[in-house]
This record gives sequence, C-alpha cells and structure tokens, in this order.
Amino acid sequence: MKIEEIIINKTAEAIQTLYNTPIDSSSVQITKTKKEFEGNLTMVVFPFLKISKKSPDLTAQDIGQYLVQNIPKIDKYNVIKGFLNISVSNSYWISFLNNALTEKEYGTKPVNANTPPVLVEFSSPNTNKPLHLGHIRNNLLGWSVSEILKANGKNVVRVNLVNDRGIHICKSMLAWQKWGNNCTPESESKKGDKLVGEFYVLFDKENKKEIEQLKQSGFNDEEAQKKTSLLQEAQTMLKKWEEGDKDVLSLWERMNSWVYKGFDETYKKMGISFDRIYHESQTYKSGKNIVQKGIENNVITKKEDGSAWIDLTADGLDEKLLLRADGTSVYITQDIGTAVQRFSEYSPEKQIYVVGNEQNYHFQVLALVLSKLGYQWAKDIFHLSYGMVELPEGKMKSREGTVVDADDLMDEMTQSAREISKELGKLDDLSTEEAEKIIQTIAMGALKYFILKVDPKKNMLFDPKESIDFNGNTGPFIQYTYTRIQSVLRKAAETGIQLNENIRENISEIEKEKEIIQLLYEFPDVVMEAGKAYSPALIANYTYELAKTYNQLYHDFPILKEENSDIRNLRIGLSLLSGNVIKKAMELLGINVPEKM
RNA sequence: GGUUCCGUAGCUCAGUUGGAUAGAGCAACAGCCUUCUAAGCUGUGGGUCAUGGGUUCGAGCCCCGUCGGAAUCACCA
Repeated sequence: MKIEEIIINKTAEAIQTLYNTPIDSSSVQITKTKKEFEGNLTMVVFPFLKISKKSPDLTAQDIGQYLVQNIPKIDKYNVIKGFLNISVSNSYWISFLNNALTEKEYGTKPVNANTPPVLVEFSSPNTNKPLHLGHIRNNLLGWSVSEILKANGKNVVRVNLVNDRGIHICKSMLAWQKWGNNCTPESESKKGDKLVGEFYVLFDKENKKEIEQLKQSGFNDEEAQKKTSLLQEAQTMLKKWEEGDKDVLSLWERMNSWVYKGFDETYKKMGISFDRIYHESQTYKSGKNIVQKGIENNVITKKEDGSAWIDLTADGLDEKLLLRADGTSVYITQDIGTAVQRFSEYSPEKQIYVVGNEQNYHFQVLALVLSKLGYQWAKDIFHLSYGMVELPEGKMKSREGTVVDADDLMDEMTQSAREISKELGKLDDLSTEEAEKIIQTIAMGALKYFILKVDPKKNMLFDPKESIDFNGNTGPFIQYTYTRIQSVLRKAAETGIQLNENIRENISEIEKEKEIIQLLYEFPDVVMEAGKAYSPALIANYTYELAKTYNQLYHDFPILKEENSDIRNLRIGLSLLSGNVIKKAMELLGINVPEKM
C-alpha cells in the first residue's frame, strides 16, 4: 500500500479514536510538502476543526502524534499554521527505490491487446499542401497522447484520416494542368507535397486576378468570388472526379502519390507513424446512407430544395446541413460515415479526435447528431481539442506566406543544433555519423518538447528564436541530464562498481536524495494523470522537475567518489532509476534521448 | 449579435478535487570549471494573478458583472 493511503486510513482511525467521530476518508487531504518546510507529505487539518473543536495547531498535533505512534514508516512531524507536515522515514523511501529498480517498466502498465481499443485520430492532412507548424502540434500531440494511453494500459490504434478528395485538390490539379508543363517532383527536384502545394497557391493567385477583373467589370465581391472561370473549371473537375472520369482520376492518383511520398518523408523525420490510414475518398459516401436512414426515421428533415437538415435548436445549437441540395455530402456527413465505419470495424472503447479548437462546434454537433441517430457510443467520442499555434507576427496565413513549413522548421532546428554543438565542441571526438544522429535527436527533442510542454488546450506562441534555445526548461536540457547519468553509470561499470546492489535502507542525512526519490515515486501517478487529462504537458513539466533536481544533486554531491559506500550505492541507484524514468517519460513525449551529447 | 474558450513577472509558460509567503525558464545583473560532461549549478532584481463584487476558516482556481483578446455560428474543410 502506498504511504498516502496508509496515512489516510490511519487519520480516519485517529479521528475516530480521538474525537469519537467517523469521517469519510475522502475528506483527508494529502499533498506534497512545500520545499521550504521540513517533511514529505502535508495534511490540511482545517476540515477536521468542527469535529475536534480545537485550534488548527492542536488538532494537527493530535493527529500527528497518533500517526507517528501508529505508523512505523513515519518518524516525525511538525505543525505550522494548521498544516501537519509528515516526515516519512528514510527506510521507506529507500525500500521503495530498491523495489522500483527491480521493475522492468517502472511507472507504466502493460497493454492488454484483448481489451477494446482506443482509437486516436490525428494528423488528418489535406493532400493539397505540405504540412506546417499547426500540423506539427497536432502530430506531436496525437503521437504523445497515444503513447501515454498505452502506458496506461490502453490498446491504442493510431488512425490517420487523409482528406484526399474535394475541391482543394482539384484546384492544384487544374493549376498543374494549365501551367505545370508536365513537371514532376523529379524534374523540379522538389518534394511532392511542396510541388502540389505550389500549384494550389498558383491557383489562388490566378483566381484572385480573375476576381479583380470581374469586379472591375461591375460584379460585387461575392458574385465575383463564385463566378471565376477557374473556380468553375475546378468544380467541373470535382464533378468529373465523383463520376469516375478516367483522366481526372489518373491525374488525381498521380498527384496524390507525389504528396504521400512527401508526407512520408516528413512523418519519418518527425518520428511518427500510424496503425491505420483511412482515405476520405473511400469513406465519404457512407455518410449519405446514414443520413438517408435518418430521414426515413424523421430525425433528419428533407427540405423542398432537396437539402437535408437536422434541428439541434432544442440543444442550444443551430440547424445543421447534412446533405446539399444537389445530394452531395458535406464535411460532417463524411465524419458521420467514418465514425460509424470505425465503430463497426473496431468496437472501440473510445474514439479520440485530435483536432484544433476551431472545430469545437463541429464535434459538439457530430456527437449530438450521432446520438440522435441512435448510436449509443456517441458518448464515447472525445474531441481532444488543442489551441492554435501563433507566431510573434500573429496568425499563420497560408495565402500570405506566413506559414511555417514543417520540413523547413525541422531543418532549421537541426542546423541550430549543429552550430551550437560545434561551438561548444561537444561532439568533437565522435564520428560525423554519430554526431549527426545526436544532432538530429537534440533538434527534434528541442522542437517536440517546446510544443508539448504547453497545456494542449491553450493557444501557444511559437517563437522560432526561443524554440532553438537549449538551456533551461527545454528538451535538450533533459536530454543532457540523461547523458550525464549515463556517463556516470558507464564510469561506474568501468571502475567495476556494482550497479544493482541492494541499497542499505537505514541511511541518515540524505535530504537531496530523498527529494529525488520522492519525485521518482510520483512518476506512476503523473503517467496516470496525464492519461486522464490527455496532457503530455504534465509529463513534460514533471520530467523537467526531475532533471533539474537531479542536476542539483549531481552538482553538489559526489556520486562515484563518495566514500561512504552505502551513500554511494544510494546515489548510483537513484541515478539509475532517474535515467530510466527520464528515458521513459521522454518516450511518452515521442522524444529520444542520446547516450552522449 | 448568440455560443465557447482565454487573460498569472518585460517575454514564454507552471500552478493538482479551493490550502502555507503565487513558481520555473528566457532576458538583465553577479558568482562557480585541478573533482563523475559548465548544453550545468548558485544568487539578485522583477507580481494589484485583467478588473469590481460574492461564496468560504481559506480564492489565481468556484459564482455573477465589467473590460480586453481568440475561436465558432457556411449548401468550406
């Protein structure tokens, strides 16, 4: 049993014995003791004052005394302004450390492959342009949350729903046909997604020109937007695509294949992969049938013009269109279809959608529509909504060219890592190959940590200058701490010091050590909390705290050179576990750790 | 206009179901390498937690108002 539980139970017992009143154990509040006070765990006794009919200090004294007398693992307590600070014995902490060191995967639960899976959808790019900074946050979150859920024993399936059809890709296709001169990624020596993206931008540019012309010949803005020959051509192309026109389909396949190749490269560099990839072109029709059934069951109404609507006003939302007048499906129709398809395919415990908070309304509607259509699992749909990434200049706008490209960003990070490493001379005695690998690891660590340390729900500012900082609360700082630990452990092995020796449990005067052990002790709870909250940020902040504290120990105390062998073993033991926990925690963030840097 | 979210140090962010004197990093300044990697450690300054009320023994956190910002309310995705 964890010490907190013991304290809670014994406190309930104490209050029963001392004041003859039963209490619910949930009213006992235990928190970590603040650094400036002596002790490890703190109990707030205010809730018990009505029962004890004594001052906060006296009540705390009563309980503190009882606990010390009745729990051997507690050796003292102190009371400050109604806060009961409890000191847990050194032997408790060291015995915990000894145990944790024997656990193979300390802090995580094994995945049970026989349980219903949890689907995590993320990335879900459009195939008309390359990935940018916004996608990076999405991908990193999706990946990390998947890892965190796995660490909580969930049977996770990573899903990517590629939006490979629609007017946007037709725009790129059309522009390529008109002005592409049959160019290919090979002929231009460009990544396929970049090339296709350029044609998307080109379409927009030419289309704008046409809009201007139309406006000059007397049309208002709205009319001009709809009337351009380019847009009409694109729409014709989309229609042909839906009809299965051979030429359109073959161009579509060709250009999409360029994009996929480009995406694969980006994903690979990012260290991201999926268990299952859906393509919208294959799922978009299934939603229509479901809507049709909804019309038959009078959940959905068909208007005179043929469009289908669902009335959500009773739930505080608006009316929502589900099929256009011409019978084609809209975005949500497709989402209804894929949700149903995925449910029938996996019978998941939960479907998690990692999608930006700009779509909060959409997912509110989606869950509501599904439940109105009678799908009980609609309640198991969870929109993991994350905030926008903004730049110092403001919002990213693809048309104004203020988008931060994913590949460029990763390359810049790598370049900075290379320069800084060189400047510090850190990798001088390694081969170029080894050095490059470490540089990559550091660069990606910096980027990933920078983004994941922020609470997913919040909007965040991405300052490129700050993101390449490798000091302070950053990924490389944590990676560096890990390499320091590994260096110590290597040296220990070299000098023939046993690593896995059982540590003697009654050692005194080990304040800093205890602080680290207590942090290590908290790791499983942090993993659990992060899973509940879908928040990699909790893992990130915890890991930083651990690394920082370890660095203090490393700086202030000798480890291998400690003469007292009991203390030396203790420091080595907690170095070992700190290293393991840091590595595991970083893994949960999708970040690798180098052995040297 | 309706709905939702946000506002904490100059900047970027933490702050557990309401608990002690609100914490980190960056930036600034001052120190620490003959000792296991200085991508490190230590110290100094920096706050009306947007604002006004309320609930409570106790509020950055809960409730109401005000101000400021964002998203969304498409026969776009």
